[in-house]
Amino acid sequence: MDAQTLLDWYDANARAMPWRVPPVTDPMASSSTNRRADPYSVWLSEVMLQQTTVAAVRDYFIKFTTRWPTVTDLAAAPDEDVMAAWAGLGYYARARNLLKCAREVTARGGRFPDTEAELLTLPGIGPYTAAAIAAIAFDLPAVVLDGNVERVMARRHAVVEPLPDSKQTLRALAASHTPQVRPGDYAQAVMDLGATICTPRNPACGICPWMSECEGRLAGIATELPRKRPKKAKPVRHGTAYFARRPDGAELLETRPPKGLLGGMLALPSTDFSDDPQPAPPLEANWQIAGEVRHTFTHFHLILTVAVATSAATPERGLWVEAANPDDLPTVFAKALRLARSHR
DNA sequence: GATACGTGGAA
DNA sequence: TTTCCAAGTAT
Repeated sequence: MDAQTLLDWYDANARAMPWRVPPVTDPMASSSTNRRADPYSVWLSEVMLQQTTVAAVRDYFIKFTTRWPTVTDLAAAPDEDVMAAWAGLGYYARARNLLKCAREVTARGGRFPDTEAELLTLPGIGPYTAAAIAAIAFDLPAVVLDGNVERVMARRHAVVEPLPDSKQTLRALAASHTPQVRPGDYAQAVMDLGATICTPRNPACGICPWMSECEGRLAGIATELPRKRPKKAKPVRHGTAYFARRPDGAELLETRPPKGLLGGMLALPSTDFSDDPQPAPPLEANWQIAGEVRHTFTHFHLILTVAVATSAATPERGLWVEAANPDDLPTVFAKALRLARSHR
């Protein structure tokens, strides 16, 4: 059976990860002794892994589980602590939804639901994450369909229709492979395959456990699958960030509005990011230009001018803080803060 | 269905 | 330097 081939490969090649329980390869061990990762670890890791690499997630996962060992601990954390801990990982709506979800689960008794349908109702849990938690934490035969599985299925069955049009076709193919036995390990196996062998560029077809049945490889088109619609060009936008320092050394920061770009994150007061940003200094001062920061977001390039000033004036917005930690800010503002501090 | 939403590493 | 892209979700 196809799935068994992947499970055998996974048993021999599963990568160690802080949130993962290694597969039980002892043939005497029954499924009842096959330990599962706890739902909190699975949920937290899967949310962090949304559009994010394993390498980037690892240290954040350890930081979060050390500081907040259970979903109830996380639910009790102040918003600003969680947002600061998430700083640098990106897609900050995930952190806002993480807290909402932790608080909902805690209000329901502190246990994650064990069905896809119930998981899907929680904030920040979409079709992929609901299936992943059902499979990995509860060993249910949910159809896990992420970018890895889409790529593996497109190649395995030589699907030439471009994404996202082919999404439902790929989902049906993924469902056709999902086994009733060890579905949780299978889900991780097929994603590991995509991450390590069936990679976007230069796939290692020669050592692939599905080498002999891969229609894409047999047709010589595996590497060019899955096809995707061309992406739009990113426009360049501009803005100014203001770094105000008080004579006693305090620095002026502000929390951004709760929605939209970098929503809810600690930041330097700044203009909007647009073609023609309007000046918006948080206080009257002799502003000087420290330099520029260039940063690329998902859908635009930003050229951010960094202005600095020393003043004891009362700001129109923001909050004086004694010692801001750049690592508590989104990367673009961490860059701006470091540049501003280096300006004499 | 289209768009908004981060970041850093690889080629 | 530029482009691509990684275990997606919300609206």
